[in-house]
This record gives sequence, C-alpha cells and structure tokens, in this order.
Amino acid sequence: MARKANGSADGTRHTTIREVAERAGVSVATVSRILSGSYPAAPATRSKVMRAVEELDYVANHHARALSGTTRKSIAIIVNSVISPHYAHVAQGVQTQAAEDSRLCQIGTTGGDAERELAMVQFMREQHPEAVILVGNVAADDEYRARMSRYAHALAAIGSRLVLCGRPPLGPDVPAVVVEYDNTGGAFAATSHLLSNGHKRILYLGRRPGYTTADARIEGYRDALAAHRVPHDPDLEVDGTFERFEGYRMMKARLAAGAPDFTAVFAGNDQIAAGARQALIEHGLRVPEDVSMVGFDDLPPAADIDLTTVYQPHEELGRTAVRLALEHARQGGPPPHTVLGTHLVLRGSVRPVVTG
Amino acid sequence: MARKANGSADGTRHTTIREVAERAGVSVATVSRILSGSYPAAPATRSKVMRAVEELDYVANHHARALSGTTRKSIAIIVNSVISPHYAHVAQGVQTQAAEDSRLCQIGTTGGDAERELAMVQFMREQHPEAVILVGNVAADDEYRARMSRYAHALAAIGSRLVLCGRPPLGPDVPAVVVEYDNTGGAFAATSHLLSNGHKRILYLGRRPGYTTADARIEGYRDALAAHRVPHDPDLEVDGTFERFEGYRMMKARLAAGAPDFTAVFAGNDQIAAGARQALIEHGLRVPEDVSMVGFDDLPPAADIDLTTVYQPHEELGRTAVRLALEHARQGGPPPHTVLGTHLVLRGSVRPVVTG
DNA sequence: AACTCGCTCGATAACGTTTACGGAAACAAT
DNA sequence: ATTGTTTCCGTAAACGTTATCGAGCGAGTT
Repeated sequence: MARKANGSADGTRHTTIREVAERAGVSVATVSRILSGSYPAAPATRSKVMRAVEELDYVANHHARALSGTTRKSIAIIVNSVISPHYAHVAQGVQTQAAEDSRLCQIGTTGGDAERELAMVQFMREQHPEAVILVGNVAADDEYRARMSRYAHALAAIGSRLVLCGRPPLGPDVPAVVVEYDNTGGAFAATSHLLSNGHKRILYLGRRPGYTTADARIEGYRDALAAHRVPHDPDLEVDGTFERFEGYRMMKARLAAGAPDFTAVFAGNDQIAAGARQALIEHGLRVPEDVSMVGFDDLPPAADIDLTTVYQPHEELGRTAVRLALEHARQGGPPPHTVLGTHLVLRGSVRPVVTG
Repeated sequence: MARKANGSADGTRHTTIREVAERAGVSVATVSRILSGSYPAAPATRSKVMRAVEELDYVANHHARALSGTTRKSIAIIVNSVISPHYAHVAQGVQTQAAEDSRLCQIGTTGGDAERELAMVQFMREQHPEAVILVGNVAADDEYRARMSRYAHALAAIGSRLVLCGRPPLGPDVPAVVVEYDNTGGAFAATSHLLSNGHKRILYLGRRPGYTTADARIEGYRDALAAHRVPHDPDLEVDGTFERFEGYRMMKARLAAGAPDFTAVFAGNDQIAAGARQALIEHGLRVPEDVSMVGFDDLPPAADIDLTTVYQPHEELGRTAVRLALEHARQGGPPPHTVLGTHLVLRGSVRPVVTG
C-alpha cells in the first residue's frame, strides 16, 4: 500500500461507502445506486442500506463524486468585496438562483485588484464550476484583456461559462455571457433631472478612468450636459473610488479648496453620496436647500438620507447571470448579451435652483 | 473502458497531467513533483514541463488533488444572508483571514431557517472543509441542538472544526470553537446611557425569543433597568426580526396604536433603528428632539442617521473565527471560547429627557 | 422441461492526482 | 575497473465514487 488508507496527516478518516456497504451486507455499487436513486432497488435492501447510512452518519465525498464525472453543480462568483451593498445584493441574487437550481455557490473576493481577479479565476477553474461569474469592476488594460480572454476560451473548452456581470464584453470573439446595466442611460436620466431643475454646475463624484462602470456613468453625465447644451467643465469631475469614505474625502477636499462652485452633485453611487452628504453637513451646507444631490443604486443608505437616485435591479442582475449561464449550457448558440434597465427614484434630495 | 475518458455529458474534456507529461516527454510523476515544487528536478526537465503547462494552459483538477489526500484548504461559512451588513462584514473578515492563510472560502446562506442551516452543514461536510463557520442566528430548539451536536461530532471525527460565531456554545460536551460578542454587556451600556439621560420609558425594538443574539441583548436591557431601579414594563418590548423594514413596521404599528408612551428607543440593531426612525419622521416626530434613540452594530446606516450605537468588531469576529479554528487544528486541546468586547459610540441621537 | 426474459445486485474499470518505491544513470572514491 | 553514493525520474498503488457488464435467479412462455 502506498500510504495509509483514507488518510490526512492527523490520522482522521471519513466514513466511506465501503464501510456502509459492509455494514449493510451489500456491495458498494448497490449503496451508490440507492443513494443516487438512479436505479430500482429491492425495498428490503434499500432499508438495510439506509439504516447503515444513518448509523454511520455517512455523507458522500464530494471530490470523489466529482472526479467520477457526474456532479457538475457548482457556480463560482467573484466580486470586489462582500461589504459593498451593491455586490452583496448581486451575490444574494446569484445565491438565490443557484439554490433554486440546486447548485453550490462559491464566492471569492478580489478587492478590486485585476491581478487577484485573474488568479481567482484560475483558482476557481480548478474546481470545474458550471459558470464563473465576474461581478467586479476592474481596470482593464490590454494585458488583462488578453489573459482573461485566454481564460474564457479555456473555460469554454471544458464546458464552463464565463459570465461578465455588470460589465461590457471583453471582445467580439470572446465566449462570455454578458449581462449588464444601462449605466449610461441611468446617468443620463439622473443628470437630466438635475438640469431640468435648473442646475448647471453639477459636480460629478467618482471618476475612475479605465473602470467600466465609472466610465459608463460619466459618459451619461457628459451626454446629458451636451444634450442640454450646458458647457462641460472637466474641473467638475472628481476622481475617487465607489466607497463611502471616498465620497467624504472628495467632498471635504473640494470644500477645503474654496467656496462651492456647484449647485448640485451627481454621485457615482449612493455610498459616495452618503459620504459627501456628511461632509456637506459638517461644512454647514444642507441637502437639498443649499446643494441638490442624486445618487446611483437605490440601496439602503439612499432611503435613510432621502436621496433621489437611479434604481438598478441588483438581485435580478445576479439571478439573470446564473439563469443565462445555465440556459446557454443547455441550449448552446452564441452567448447572450442582456442589458437590464434602470430608472430614476424620486425622493427629497433635489430642489430647483433659485434664480435671480 | 467503462466509459468515455475524462467525460462529462457534453463531450468536453479537461487537460490532464498525462497530456502535459506526454508533451513534455516525461512521466506524470515528474510533472506532479515539479508543479508542487516538492522535489528537486533537473533544470532542463523543469523548463520542458513548464513550457508544456503553458502551451496547454493546464490547471490541476482540484477534486482529484483533494481525493488524493493532500489539499485540505477550504473553509465554509454559513450565514443568514449576505445582504445584511452585519453578516457581510463578518463574512468579509472570514474571507480576508482565509485568504491570508491561503484557503478557499465557500459561502452558504440559510435565510435564518434552522432546517436549511442543518442541510447546509451536511452539504458543506461533503467537501471536507477545515472548518465550518456558523454565523447565523437561528431559533435553537432541542431537535436542532441534538442534530447540530451530532454534526459537530462527525465534523470533529474527520478533523474538521465547527465554529460557532456570534452565538453561545451548544453544550459542554460539543466540540466547537466559540467566538461571540458581549451582547448583554453592550445592551446594558446602551440602556444605561439612556437611563443616565433621564429616560425611564424605553422602547425595545426587536424581541425574538429563542434567538440567542436577541435574547442576550434584551437581557442586557432588562439588567440595566433593574440596576437603575426602573420598573420593567413588558409592553415596551416589541417583537420583530432584525431588518430595516421590520423596524419601520414595528414603529408604525406602535404609533398607530396611540400616542407614544415612551421617550426613548433602544433598537436591537442599527437596521431596525433606521427603519423606526423613518416611521417616526413620517409621523412628525424628530430624533433626538422628541425621541432619543440608540442602536447596536455601528454599521453604515448608523453614521448616516447620526445614531448613537454599540460598536462591535464585525470583521474581527470573522477573522478570529478562522484564526482560532486553524490554531486549534494545529495545537489541539479543548476548543477555545472567546468573547469579543463592545463599546458605546456616542453620536447625536440621544438628548436628556426634559423634566417638569 | 428447456428456454427466454426481467429484476437485482456484485465485480470492476475508470476519473486525475499524489507519493512510496525502486531503477538507472552520473559521478566520486577506492 | 569496480563499488558506493547521489541525483533524477518512471512505475504503480492508492484516494472514494459512479457506471458498465454480466451473473444469479425466480417467473413466464413454448
């Protein structure tokens, strides 16, 4: 024998199907068949086996089962972090749909780092999931695109799907299911709402060149300005990530630099809006009396600060990602590309600008 | 041959170590050794192998590896839901620590249902994780205790650890690492703070008999009342779960029933506080001018609504859970039981009661 | 009575790794 | 030149499960 049976270093061992078989006085094949329910067994044998399973508290070894080729029931999801409400809700959607389709769900986090994301995809690939769902928002340079594209092909070769969730396709020939939001349309609506209320100096918080979501939103912002023939002032676009403390930091810095040269704020997401709002309040400015504000997401902080914002169906995004991947696995064809709609939710954070 | 090689139903196949070996002109053992770095190989062979790996874009099959007995690098975490900020932060802590110890992390959700939690533990058990971390807050009846206790023993038998995170031990003889908060102490401090400000009629939002966290907090609430010799009125304890909309519902119902008979609110957590606050505002009552309020958690909503609350180190809870499990796996001995401290964070939601 | 089914169930070959064991070179020492 | 010592690498046996094949055995058909 090459090494101790069923062994790990600490000398512990799992109950195996063989022990169940011995105890029940049948063969391993019979136990396997009965447990998988794939075959008609005699009622007497069946109850003998079930009793042995109970007594030994047996659970099948998932790895052996997977190796043997049958089970293919896992879905991997990779997000920036689970403490971001947006990712949490998308992950929740993935979980829910995966559970409904009785799949196990594996979550990995990247912290928004492209390198770690690539490594995580490789890591997930080892487990042969049915789908790898990428939810993060990373800076995609050419190197990244090339490697991720290679991984997408490798995934496709083993019958697994790469799903790009909330981000645009990698390229025309990269096999990936894509499901994203109408970020540009939402940002266009949000900015237009402020413009219709007479605001012309609108601060954009959360510019982040290279990050697709941020890029798409700022594009909507610029488009709306152009459509309303309001001059675009690059100085009104402030760089920052999509977190609460970043919103606070950006607004603090802006206010420290001099008197506010804007009447409204469009924040890249609700988190930023919440942080910026806190900075405004600490500076003695009120929302919406002194400064109007619109956010993006419509997640929990929005209701608490009475924020007008753009709603996106976060959980639905996750559910759709799973559903499309599974459907595509069954039906084949070219990978689908779906865009989910967004819409403005009116609350009390916007007032018409006082003229004269 | 029993069935098609390397097969799944759709006829796709993975690159195996054998193909790498053939391409490199060496044996599979050599490839395995080189990839695991467990053995000195000749530089020439090494580069041949690495090139073949590159060209074939080979990644090892995790299941085969696990079956073979070496890898033991996965940690399972089971939570109620990932969209609850508290669980999200704990999960984040688990993820971070697991990543630092280079473990894969698997998340499962239960929706707070005891039955689903038990099923999820069984499901995770199939994968032989190093530890199963239970973070949820479920109603523990005798049936539940008995089954979970059995699972704990089964887990221990295969060298895996059950970790109870944020909840009390199952029993003295159940092998489980326990790491929890000082919920009672925190609630005592929160209630005392309100009492010191002259409040005597304090509404408690979020009673939930049988749920350990809720029970521990309400115990602190009652203890504080007793310590300050303030009569305890059971009618001031309102039943409800720990979600935002529940806080809203509870407060709405209370206000609909008649004029407020309280001057302060102690909410089971910040989410409840945020919901209750919204209901108060819709009813024309201001916080803290008309009603003082204290929460529990110190998570994002707290800062936005300027809520005085009890801080607990959420991420640290998750990190500690992983760390203790891994340490115990190395060192053995009786499973540790740790209690993490909490403290009051003063913001602007509490005012002294106006007397006379 | 011989034969053919149909129904259960047992023996066994895979699945893709890792690792103990042993063999074959290469090199140093006598 | 022979032996002893390394160094490197190939053979093959596990790990625990599932699926194929075929054996045994009653019952039904000629």
